[in-house]
Amino acid sequence: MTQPDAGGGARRGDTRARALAVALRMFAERGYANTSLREIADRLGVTKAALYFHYRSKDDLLAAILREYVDDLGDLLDDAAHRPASPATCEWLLCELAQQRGRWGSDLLRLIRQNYAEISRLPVVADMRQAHRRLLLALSGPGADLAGRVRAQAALVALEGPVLLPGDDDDEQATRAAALAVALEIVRARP
Amino acid sequence: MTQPDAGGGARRGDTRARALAVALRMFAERGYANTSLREIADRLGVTKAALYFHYRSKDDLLAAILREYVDDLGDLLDDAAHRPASPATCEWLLCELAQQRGRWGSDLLRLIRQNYAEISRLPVVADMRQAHRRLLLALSGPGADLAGRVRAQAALVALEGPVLLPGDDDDEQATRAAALAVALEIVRARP
DNA sequence: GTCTATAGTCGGATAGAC
DNA sequence: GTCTATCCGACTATAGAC
Repeated sequence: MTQPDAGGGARRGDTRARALAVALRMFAERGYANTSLREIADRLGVTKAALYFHYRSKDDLLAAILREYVDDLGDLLDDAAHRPASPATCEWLLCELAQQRGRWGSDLLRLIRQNYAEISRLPVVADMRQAHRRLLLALSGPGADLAGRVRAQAALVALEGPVLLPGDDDDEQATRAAALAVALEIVRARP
Repeated sequence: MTQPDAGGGARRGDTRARALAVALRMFAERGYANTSLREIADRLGVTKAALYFHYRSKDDLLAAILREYVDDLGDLLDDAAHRPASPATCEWLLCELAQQRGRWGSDLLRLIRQNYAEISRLPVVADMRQAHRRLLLALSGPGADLAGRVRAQAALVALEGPVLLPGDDDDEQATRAAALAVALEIVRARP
């Protein structure tokens, strides 16, 4: 479990990409501030100095992870913008979002939630906030009132809530499906 | 803003209690790992060593904050246990919870969310998890299936979601009320 | 209860060889 | 691209005077 090259096959030459995956997991599990670059390097099977060749600083490593996230989410939002602003598009967006988050896994969401104090000091946080605003706008519609915006926000957190606080022994796929069903319910109940 | 005795009146003799309030705010705003005891002591107008007289360690200070939370939540859950297990009780519990969280303020919820990696290493986390299980059980009913448990979880996060991610310029009272309305909707939609 | 002073540790980051 | 070696700062926690 603590051996170098955990879970992978290829070595050498892909340190930069592997570092992203390892850091994502460790930041999510142990927290950004509690994860030292030495620990990440150890799990990668390299030294700290090698890490610094690929990333200018620890913050830079975290920012690179978040860049991938905002870019992926941005693509989805662009797709949504090309569709008519309708309840159907809203529901389609929720479904796509659920799928995308299934692909990302829970680590990324936990990373964001549990390290927001550190993230909020990075420049990339501006893009994250904008993506979040676009998401809420697409879910609640253009001229939504407070109740509508709260409803959209509730649908969003309902989607990720069960994933972040895993209910012990439940099947993850089934849990995600149930969460999506509740999220759809919330936006459908909109007057 | 950085002066000693911020926001208070009395000094000397209430350092222990004031430390709790100051630490809560700073841990929530800057993160547990990024807040040093020197900074907390500075804002209190005392030295680090004085803090160590009242609390054995930094972890002990964090644990003391969380103890207050779990005790308060436990009292509410005890009240709920004395009522019949019915939809009405479930809705009553949600309303009480919303009120209680209004009293606590958003700092405590943000503290828990943003520092869960550190909290999960504390002994008090066992009580927090148990309180959470009791809460979900009270909201979803005794023999609830997966969909029911996910629905209860969604109602919970819907209640706190808008508070944690403040929507810029909205009135906080109105936002809380709207969140409670959505949470009630979610549990009412239960078949 | 609060202070000064310090021990002891660890982390991020850099220099320069290979 | 990766290494060894090292610097420097910041932190928790303690000792002991007042």
